[in-house]
Amino acid sequence: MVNKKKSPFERLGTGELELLEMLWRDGPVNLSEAHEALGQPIGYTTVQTRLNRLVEKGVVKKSKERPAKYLAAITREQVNQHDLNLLVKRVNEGKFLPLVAQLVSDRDLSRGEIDQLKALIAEAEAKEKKTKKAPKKAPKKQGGRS
Amino acid sequence: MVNKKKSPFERLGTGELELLEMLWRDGPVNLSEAHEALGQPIGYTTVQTRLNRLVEKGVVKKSKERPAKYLAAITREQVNQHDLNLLVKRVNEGKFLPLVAQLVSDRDLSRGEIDQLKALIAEAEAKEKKTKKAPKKAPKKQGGRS
DNA sequence: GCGTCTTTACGACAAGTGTCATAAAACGAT
DNA sequence: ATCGTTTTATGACACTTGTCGTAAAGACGC
Repeated sequence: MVNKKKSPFERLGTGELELLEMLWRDGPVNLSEAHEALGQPIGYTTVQTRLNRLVEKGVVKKSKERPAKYLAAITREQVNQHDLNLLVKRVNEGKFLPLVAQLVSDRDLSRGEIDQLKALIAEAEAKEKKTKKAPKKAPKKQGGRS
Repeated sequence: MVNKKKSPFERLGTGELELLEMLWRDGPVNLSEAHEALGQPIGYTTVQTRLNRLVEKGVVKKSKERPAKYLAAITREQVNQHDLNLLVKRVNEGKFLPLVAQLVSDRDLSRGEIDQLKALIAEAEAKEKKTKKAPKKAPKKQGGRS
């Protein structure tokens, strides 16, 4: 493998994400609740095994109480940020514009979304102005824009 | 497995993406070229096996010529779009704003990037206006913000 | 045709993941 | 304490993926 276990979560598969999703959504749950929450076409012990393996992996915590409760040990934000960055890295040498472009061209934005987007840009713009010659620790690559 | 996929790519792992990356980058290549291109301390037949499995999966094509050439059967864009949509779906009930927010807040945008972003928004805005059904007389503005 | 180098085809093995069945443990009611 | 239910612990099996080793097939120089 090219991948060495470096970060706590590395790259979770869709199945694992499915469980994490459930935990984020339904908070700390015991096994039967988890089983319920996942809908039915899946065995009880299957959920048990998968959840336990996630615990071994460190992305899920299991309490010591009697009916043990499982809860996510990592946040949705961490995972999203992780995956997002991987994606950005993959796309165009780290350029994220193409990614955003695809994102917006791929769906019809509503008035509200457009407004929020504008707000986002305005914010970034403000920061850019302020940062224009401030010392940043992350040395940017020259060669500029995408 | 949860995946009863019959679709072309479904969800490629990092290792598979690594090969695809190579194919996209170095065009149609034969096995030895592929092995070269991957540089890494990886066995020749390992590349062979992995590539062939990708062929069986349908994401890579193999020509019939003598030294067979391998070439990607799916585009980088398709994969990106696929992954991106999965990500969006996962994030916030399919809302993509939070995702973009994270994206922009996560890095310092350059002047150029901000401008391009604005262009993107303007485009989306134009589309939104055009797509609007306008059931009654053209409303200057529809109510307040959201 | 022969020997040699390259290209392919196959088969193997380990780790990771999804799916369960069984069985042992702990609990609660009687 | 005993029975029935719930919770846990284990062990299994199949499939995927990364990693190779062997060896048959082709191609090439002489």
